[in-house]
Amino acid sequence: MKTRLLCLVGPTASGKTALGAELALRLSGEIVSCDSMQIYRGMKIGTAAPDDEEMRGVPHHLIGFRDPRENFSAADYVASAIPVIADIAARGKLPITVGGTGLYLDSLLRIGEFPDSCGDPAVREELLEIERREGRDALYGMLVEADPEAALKIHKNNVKRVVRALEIIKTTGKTKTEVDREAIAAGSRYDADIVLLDFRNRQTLYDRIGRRTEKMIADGLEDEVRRLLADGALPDGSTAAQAIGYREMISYIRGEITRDEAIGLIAKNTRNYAKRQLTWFRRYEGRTVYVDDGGGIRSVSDLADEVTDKI
RNA sequence: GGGGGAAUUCCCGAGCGGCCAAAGGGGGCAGACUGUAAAUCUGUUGUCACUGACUUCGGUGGUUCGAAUCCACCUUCCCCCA
Repeated sequence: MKTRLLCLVGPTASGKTALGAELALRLSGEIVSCDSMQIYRGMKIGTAAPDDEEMRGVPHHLIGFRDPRENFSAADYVASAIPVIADIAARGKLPITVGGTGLYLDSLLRIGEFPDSCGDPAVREELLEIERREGRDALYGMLVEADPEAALKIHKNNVKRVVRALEIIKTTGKTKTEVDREAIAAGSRYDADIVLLDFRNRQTLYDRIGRRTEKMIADGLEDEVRRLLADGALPDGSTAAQAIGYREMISYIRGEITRDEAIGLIAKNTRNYAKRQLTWFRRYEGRTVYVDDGGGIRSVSDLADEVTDKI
C-alpha cells in the first residue's frame, strides 16, 4: 500500500503557502516544503518562507533546516523528505508537499531509488576544466561518443547538463540513459494527487509578483542579505547565492547596479522563473485549480473547496 | 540668430545604393529539463493565403532599373557659437 500524498504545485506567488495551510487544517495534514531555497536557514524574506501566522499552527517541514553554505541537491531533498513523509503518514496525518521546485518533486515522485555515489564535485571540476580548455564542442563530443542517446536529448550549449551526463558515466560506469531507465523502472513510492495552481490571465500572476517584490523590499530584504553576507553565508557560486532576490541584492551591495535596477531585476527574474515553473508543471497530469477567476482573485477557502472537491 | 549632428522594427542599437523584414543586445512569447534547478539551455519575435506575397527604417517629394542608405524641403531632438 503506497503512502498517500497531496502535492500542491504552482508558480511563485501563486498562493501555495496559504492554500497549503488551509488544506492541512481541513484534511488534518502537515506541510512538507518542496522548495530548493526555503530549505536554507536565514533566508526567510527573499524566499517568502511562511511565518508563524501563515503556518496557522500547522507543522511545516523542510524549511530553514540547512546551512546556506552547504549545497543541497535533488537527491538530498529526496533523502530528507522520505522519512519526514513516512513519519507524518505513520501518525495518521496527510502529508502535503507545497512548493515550486519541479525537479525536487519529480525526483520524489518518480525516482524510486537514487543510485549511490553518482555525484562527484572533483569529476565535475575536471570536466569543466576540459570545457574551458578545449571548448564545449569537445566536451559534447565526449558525450556523443560515450552516451549517444543522452547526447541526442541534451543541447551542446547546455554545459551543465553535458557535464552531468559525463559525470554519471565517470562515477558509475553506466550511461545516463541506463541510470535514468533503472530509476524509472523502480516506480513511485507514493500515491500522489497533484494540484496545480494556475492563472487564466498571466498578468494577474505578474501583478502579484510585482507586489510580492515590493513587499520583500519593504520587509527588509536588503538587511537580510547584508546579514547573510556578513556571516559569510552566501559564498560565491553557492546555490543559495544564486537565489532570485539574493543575487540581485548582492550585486547592488557590491555597487554593480543601482538599488532600483536590483529591484526591477528581482521582479523580472521572478516573472521569468514563474513562466518556467508553469512550463514544468503543465506536464503533470494534475488537477488544475485557477487562482484567478476572470478579473478577480479567488479566496483561499474557495480554492480549498475546489481542491477538496476534486481529490 | 548662426553652425553642426541625429531620427531604424516593443526598447537600445548596427546598417550607409541591390546579398535588408533589416546584425547584435534587451524585453516579450513558447519550449526543454530525472543528483548544481529561484540553476542551465533551446526556439521564436512586421503581417499574411508563410520555400512566396505584402506593409516597414520621422514626414513629403525627388534622383535611380533599384533607396533605411543619395538629394530637397518639413517636423522633432541633441550639441556648439551667439
